[in-house]
Amino acid sequence: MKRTNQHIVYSDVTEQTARFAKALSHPVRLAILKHLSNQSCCFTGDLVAVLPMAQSTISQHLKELKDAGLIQGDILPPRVKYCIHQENWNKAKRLFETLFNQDFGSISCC
Amino acid sequence: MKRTNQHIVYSDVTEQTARFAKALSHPVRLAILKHLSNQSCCFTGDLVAVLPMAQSTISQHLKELKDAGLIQGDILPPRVKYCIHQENWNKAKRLFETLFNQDFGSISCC
DNA sequence: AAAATTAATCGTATATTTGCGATAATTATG
DNA sequence: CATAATTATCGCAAATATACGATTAATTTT
Repeated sequence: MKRTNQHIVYSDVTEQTARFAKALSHPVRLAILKHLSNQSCCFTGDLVAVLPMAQSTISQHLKELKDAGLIQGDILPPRVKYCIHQENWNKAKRLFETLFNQDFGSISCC
Repeated sequence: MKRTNQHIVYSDVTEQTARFAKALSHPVRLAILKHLSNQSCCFTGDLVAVLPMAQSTISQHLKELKDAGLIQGDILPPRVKYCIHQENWNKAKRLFETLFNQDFGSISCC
């Protein structure tokens, strides 16, 4: 990518917000969260039945949501039950509230 | 990408939320919005002076924010003044409020 | 009209994301 | 112990994203 060699440092808030935003930036992952909201919890297989994607693909999206900290998996062999990670979900909620409560000035200048 | 040949259709809300999330998923773009909040408005050059990235790179990030609808550019030759797109910003705010107000059940099942 | 200023766009290189099938891993069932 | 069920992971291919320098475009200044 021909990056600048020194890694740029951003504030923790900025990094975390970007990280959560990235996890939420794919329609399938939003659909997974929606399903998780309807069902409270679900197995990987439930999602595979509902979403028109390969099992491995859905597994990968679940991994990304998990890596971002938004969901957690409970191993109940041979299945895995997923649900929201309440604490981190609330953290994300607060970060986006902060983001959107930024004041851009009531008088638009454009 | 060896995609599934039929394009999957998601709800407008899901598509829009994902689109906004993607625009917000890069630290530099969040930094641009922050600067825009501090200054109300700014020229491309102001950002180039503040952020440790090439002019072309910043221009590209501005384009992405603009394509997502989050900012708007006002041409004042030879410069361009950017500021938030209030209407779409509020729309994004509402979408994320909806997203985070999803109820995942008070009784955690994991 | 020539030079300077400012920002967008082009071309290119590299990294990351997305998606799939195949395979492996784990545990329950027969 | 073999088989079935379920999910994660691997390996690959293709699409996107990211970053940069060079160039172009538009307008002002000299």
